[in-house]
Amino acid sequence: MESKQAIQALGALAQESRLKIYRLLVEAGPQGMAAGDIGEKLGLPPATLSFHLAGLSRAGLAKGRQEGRFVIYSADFQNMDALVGYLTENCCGGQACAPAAKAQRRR
Amino acid sequence: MESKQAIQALGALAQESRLKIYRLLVEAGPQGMAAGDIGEKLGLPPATLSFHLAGLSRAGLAKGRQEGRFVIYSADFQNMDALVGYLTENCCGGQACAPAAKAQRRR
DNA sequence: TCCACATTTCCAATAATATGGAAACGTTAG
DNA sequence: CTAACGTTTCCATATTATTGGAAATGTGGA
Repeated sequence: MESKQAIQALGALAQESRLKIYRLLVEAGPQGMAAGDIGEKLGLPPATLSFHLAGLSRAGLAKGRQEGRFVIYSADFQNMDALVGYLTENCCGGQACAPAAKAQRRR
Repeated sequence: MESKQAIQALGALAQESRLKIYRLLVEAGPQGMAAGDIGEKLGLPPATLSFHLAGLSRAGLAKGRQEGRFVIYSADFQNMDALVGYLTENCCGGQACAPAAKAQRRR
């Protein structure tokens, strides 16, 4: 992952509505959720919701697929993994250390 | 972790200079790095650097300790862990699914 | 004490982002 | 074809973040 992508993804999540949307999508899993349902659940007007969904999509954290009259959004788990990896890259200069050991256990 | 904290942490990282600083600190490990060295390495003027370091500190991602005339900054690995946990909470509604299995392997 | 150095605070200009109403667009059912 | 529905685009407004020079603050050495 490159710096620009990471910044875009982090920026996308650094906003109340988008963070709520993302977490809702994580909870929904690969099955996803219709845009309208998200808006209703979070009390967001259509224009605002669309704006934020577009942000999450541009950041690669969510993607929408058309299904009939609905657009179903779901979280992109792969990209989140890449993001987390980017944030802990080269931890402690690659030497053995507490954080590195912890990161090791994670993988 | 609460929504507000997460947003602050994500927002702190969603900026080129701060992301660079944070990754530098991750690489430096618990030993940390003097503010001046960070500024020199990244080519940031003092005021700008201080502004960004304050942002990372407020977000709980870095902390500074006075050491002689220097202020040494280091990454807060614990808070980053909490943040990652927050982002993947209740994945797929707690049911077994691909992302959940992956997350399981991580812990 | 006084000076040199490291870092922070103050401040004003500039830039980027969020909000939501109204209108446009695409899709399906009748 | 037409109407109804879901979603997006357009747009103006409001809010928040970023930048860096200059001055203030803190710290240790001479």
